[in-house]
Amino acid sequence: MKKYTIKNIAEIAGVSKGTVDRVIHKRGKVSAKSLEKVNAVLSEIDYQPNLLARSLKNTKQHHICVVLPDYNKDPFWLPCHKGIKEAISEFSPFGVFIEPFYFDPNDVNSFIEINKRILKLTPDAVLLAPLFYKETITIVNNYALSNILVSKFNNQLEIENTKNFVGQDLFLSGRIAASLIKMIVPENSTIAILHIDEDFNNAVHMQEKEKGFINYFKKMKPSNLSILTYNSNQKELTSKLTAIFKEPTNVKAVFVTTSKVYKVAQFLQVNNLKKVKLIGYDLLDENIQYLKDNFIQFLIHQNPKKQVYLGLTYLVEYFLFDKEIPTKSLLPIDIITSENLKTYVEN
Amino acid sequence: MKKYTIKNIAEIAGVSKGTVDRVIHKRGKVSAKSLEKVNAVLSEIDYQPNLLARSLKNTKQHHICVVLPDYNKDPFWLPCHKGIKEAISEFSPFGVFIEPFYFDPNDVNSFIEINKRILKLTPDAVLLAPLFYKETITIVNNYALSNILVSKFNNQLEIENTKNFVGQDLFLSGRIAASLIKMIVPENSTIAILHIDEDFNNAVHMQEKEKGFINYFKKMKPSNLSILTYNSNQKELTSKLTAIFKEPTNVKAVFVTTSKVYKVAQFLQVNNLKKVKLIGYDLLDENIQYLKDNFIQFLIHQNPKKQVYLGLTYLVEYFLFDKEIPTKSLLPIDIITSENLKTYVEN
DNA sequence: GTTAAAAATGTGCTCGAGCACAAAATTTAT
DNA sequence: ATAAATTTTGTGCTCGAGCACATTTTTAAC
Repeated sequence: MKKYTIKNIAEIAGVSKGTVDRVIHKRGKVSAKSLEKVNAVLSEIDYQPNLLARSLKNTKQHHICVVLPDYNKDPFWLPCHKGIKEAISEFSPFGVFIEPFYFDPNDVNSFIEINKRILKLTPDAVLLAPLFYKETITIVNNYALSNILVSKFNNQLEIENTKNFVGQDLFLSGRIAASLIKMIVPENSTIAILHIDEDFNNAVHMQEKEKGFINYFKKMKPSNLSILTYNSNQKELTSKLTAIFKEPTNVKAVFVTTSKVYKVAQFLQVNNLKKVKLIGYDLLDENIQYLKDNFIQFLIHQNPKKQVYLGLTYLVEYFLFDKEIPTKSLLPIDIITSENLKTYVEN
Repeated sequence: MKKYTIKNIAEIAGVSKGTVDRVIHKRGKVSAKSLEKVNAVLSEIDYQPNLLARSLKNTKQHHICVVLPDYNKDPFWLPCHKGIKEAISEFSPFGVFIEPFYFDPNDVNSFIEINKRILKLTPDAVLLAPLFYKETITIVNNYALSNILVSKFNNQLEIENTKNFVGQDLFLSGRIAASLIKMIVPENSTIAILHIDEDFNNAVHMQEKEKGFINYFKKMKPSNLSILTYNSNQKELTSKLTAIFKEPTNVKAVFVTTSKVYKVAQFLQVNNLKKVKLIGYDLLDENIQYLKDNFIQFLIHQNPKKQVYLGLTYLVEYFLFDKEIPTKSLLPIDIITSENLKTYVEN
């Protein structure tokens, strides 16, 4: 499997490498005779340009900005921070400069401000977690005007002028939660869906999951399970939970639509409700502990770290090697139990 | 975040790029004065050599051979074939030539023969699925003598002179199977472990899984479940299964230690044993169908495709960019149900 | 102080693709 | 037929690291 270079091809075809180059890139200015000679050689061999040489030539620094919530405000984003750090050390030897920007998830203005700042930096691309729908539209359009590429991760908002999305199918993830609960809960049970919304940005997220969850049971023929939906903010959570479990409805399982599931686990522990099954999202340290202690049965892994890392990889390979960026890239929805947990957590 | 080149550093330090090069690579032949000047600059800035330029220089073709069982003999290996094809088109533009070799898993000699052939080709590295322990030792030593790098995947045999291993923790995977069965089976049930061994090569594999499975229940305090272990080859499987389910032991769940779980699923379907829970390995087409039809509750995903692909990636990045190869790389053990299945299967 | 040997330093080429510009060949106009 | 315009073809430089070899400087020897 010999590797051919442009020079090789030029020699075989009996022309100069400039001509070969023009044929390959369809730049024209080639006589019919030369065109034929070169094409004859090209059809014989399988020419693949050396990508190292190609991108060495176009050796300008590429600048990519990542916009995501501050992990001090919401620990869900901590793995992303790690993923970004890994991407930085991975790609900087290739002349790619990745710069993270953190905004306050409770403050739309910080999101707007940071994007304004980035716009002035005119990077080559921006990868963002679009928490705020309306604001993102304006911002993305501004980026487009400046010819800045935009990719999204985590939140799948349908926004024009964006190149791709990396995340998960939330509806399906709700269905998966439902199917798991179905497996471990006795018949005729009552199941609670619980939205713990801190900042109301996740509203769309949580709704999709709820829809999927309910859809699963609807599609089943005679469902003898009843489902109740509750909303609570973090402050009144304890009283809300107390109310839920005092009701005669006899709730046997709770599906928490966010990573805040550990708060419910804590309540179960304090109130010694060991028989209640619990399922929620993400491998936060707190969640992991309750999973190990069996207060949580399943965690659904949204893999935020892989989301950013993959999003960045797409952009880098696009800039360096002209690879196509997929418009949508849905990650596997991993089911985590206390047993397979350690195969997903670093070290 | 400016990118510095050797030339930049040379200018700042007031020496030539040759001297900077000698300092960086500790090639000596540098005066104390120059050394100091260059080191002063290097400690100020964060120099990262441009990996594209570096590997362009060392632009020899790298040759990697992959040795694995023929997927016509055992469909388990089909995804590996796909992974190899992907790796080929991914890495060939970087001057890496990946060549697959398939042996007959039922024929030790074909394994030996193919490795002999490869030895004569003197590739730079070999990635192999070491099905046969004794034979692999000899072969690996021969490769070592010829300075050929050896990596393994799928089968974790402790063999000297090999660079790394990509696969899964089989003991843990057995435990995971056990924990899942525990969740969905009534108390006081009997559970069967079933080894369907076709060619006896997987013996170590299957034993590790059984150990893990049993270990899980041992570690639990008063286990009121009984576990029975059965062996069967494929021919006598039907009669064996008939015997198992005729026994008064009342088997409520079966753990199949290989990808042959669909054979048991088929038996359950034919004999209308819908209540028996079934768990096994791998996303073969047959298994997928029975998973969807609810004759299989869980499949554990060994991700053979990712195993080869990752193994190849390590080798390629080692050759091209001098990256270190991890000695052991254990992949996540994915739990697959009929619901999250589609997020793991292509398209 | 002169010469030889040794050490230090600098220069210039390579890798392959890509592209600007120079050179050569062909066509058109007169 | 000759000059000019146009098309085609070829040459040579760039990117950054790495290394062989040439050149310069320093040290040692007498």
